[in-house]
Amino acid sequence: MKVSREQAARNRVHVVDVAGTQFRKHGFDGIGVADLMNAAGLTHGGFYNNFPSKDALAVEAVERVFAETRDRLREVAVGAADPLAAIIRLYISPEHRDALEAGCAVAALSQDATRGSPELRSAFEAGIEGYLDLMVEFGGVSRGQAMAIYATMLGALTLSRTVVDPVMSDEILSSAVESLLRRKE
Amino acid sequence: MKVSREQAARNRVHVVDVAGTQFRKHGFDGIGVADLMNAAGLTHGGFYNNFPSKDALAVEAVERVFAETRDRLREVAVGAADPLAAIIRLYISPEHRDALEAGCAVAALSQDATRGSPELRSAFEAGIEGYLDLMVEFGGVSRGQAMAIYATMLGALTLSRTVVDPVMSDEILSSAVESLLRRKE
DNA sequence: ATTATCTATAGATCTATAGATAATGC
DNA sequence: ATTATCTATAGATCTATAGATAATGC
Repeated sequence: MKVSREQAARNRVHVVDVAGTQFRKHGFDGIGVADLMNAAGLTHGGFYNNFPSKDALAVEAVERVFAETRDRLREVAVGAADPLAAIIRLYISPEHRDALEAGCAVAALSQDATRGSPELRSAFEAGIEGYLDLMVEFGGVSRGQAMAIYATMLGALTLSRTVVDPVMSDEILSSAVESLLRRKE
Repeated sequence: MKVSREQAARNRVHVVDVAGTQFRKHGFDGIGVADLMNAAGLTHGGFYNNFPSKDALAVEAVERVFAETRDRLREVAVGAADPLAAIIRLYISPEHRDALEAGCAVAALSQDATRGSPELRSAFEAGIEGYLDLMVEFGGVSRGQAMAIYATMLGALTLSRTVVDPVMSDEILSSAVESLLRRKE
């Protein structure tokens, strides 16, 4: 052993964390195992002692990213006078738009996940269910309403990241927030 | 010349059409130039006489797909008593969800386009502008309202394609349609 | 003669594996 | 002795190019 078992376990956790960031930044197909391991400070040969395949790593990375995002959304909801508005404003924000590699896994990777393995798609489905549960629990809306609201949040963030014009990008975000907050009255 | 100039021109058009379908189906990185040319009935060596790069083909393919989608949306809008509702129902439908390779370029490829070349992103921005113009012209809504409505349409379709459970997928679509049509009252 | 298309290949990737190395844990 | 990590590489891709081929258009 080049490192202790404890260090090896830490290394594994670190690889999953790095993968979560790199996959969001470059897409599932935009970063290779060798570059991922290199970014984690390890050589790529050691990868297959910890993960059966690149896809298995992708599933673990997505699950961890969802857990982190859910925690952050819950935090802002718990401390807010209007929890649903707080969630909407956090998600549909210039900061989230500009933090592709640290943001929501759905907004970064869901279109690729559509073409991915059943295991990967299941991880996304579970993550989306988690978002909906949170909105129902703290937002005081039905599951169907939560679906429509989250669809708007996801679409607005995706559009704002795709267009080149920064004015148009900001306009997409503010229009979506305004539409969602007004609809509650 | 193995073929006449007219046939060569038709071949070029055909390659762009095939690319539009194959890119939507497999993603920009999920299909190679050789396989694309093979799907078009040509060998991959001839590709670079017609296109300077794979990315240039992607830009042309996206532009053509947007033109086709915009035409179809205009058609249903022109013939409808409620043009905006007709656009919404056509876009947020199980048929559109199940036709990834023939559907909207934004729903199939925009998250990848975010990581793409400025030329590719500009093609998407122009296509999105076209959608918004159509909704403003036929739907009787402001540009900002069109942005929020299209965000919901895009998000709902993306989510419905990502989840595995068909019941949940249908529920996402129907919830989004219901939310958009009710909001007009 | 021109040129659209072809075959063949260069050079750079990619995922995954085989076997060597070396430090931990018994 | 066990095993986490390493080096090295197999085999399959990928984009792009070079040069041959062969039919059109002059």
